[in-house]
Amino acid sequence: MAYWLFKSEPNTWSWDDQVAKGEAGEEWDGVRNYQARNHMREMKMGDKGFFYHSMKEKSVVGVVEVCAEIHPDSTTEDDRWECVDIKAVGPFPTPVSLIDIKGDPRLSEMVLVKNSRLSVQPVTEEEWTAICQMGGYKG
DNA sequence: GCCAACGTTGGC
DNA sequence: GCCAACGTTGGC
Repeated sequence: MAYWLFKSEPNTWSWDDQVAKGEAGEEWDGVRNYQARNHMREMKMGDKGFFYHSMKEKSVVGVVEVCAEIHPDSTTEDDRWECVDIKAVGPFPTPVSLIDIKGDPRLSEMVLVKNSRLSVQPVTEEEWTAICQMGGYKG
């Protein structure tokens, strides 16, 4: 199983919005970046991801799961853009902030640190374990 | 609110 | 196919 990170600006689409969709999940639409789209093409049912709030919060706030693999993005006619569906799995007891991540040597190579603008990112198993631990999240 | 970094677009 | 110009993102 692979691990990912989904970044969202909470005024646009927040963790609470995601939770409200429940088991049905929701399209991760609106991605207009090839790198991010290519990561979504790699995703398989059941892959896990972090849900990250950018801008004011800058924290990992919860865990999501891929519940539909790559398909056309319903928000555009342009067939270059595709997306997956994700559903909320559970919140982090303690959100893990970007400052915490930057302060941990285990996470110094994270894409979030190296390329903060990429909206869908791969996460290594080591990074996954470290951040879950920091957030008090027991998968 | 500013601005650096990045990706995309379009003229040549 | 190159690269300058532009728009957007997101940390600070």
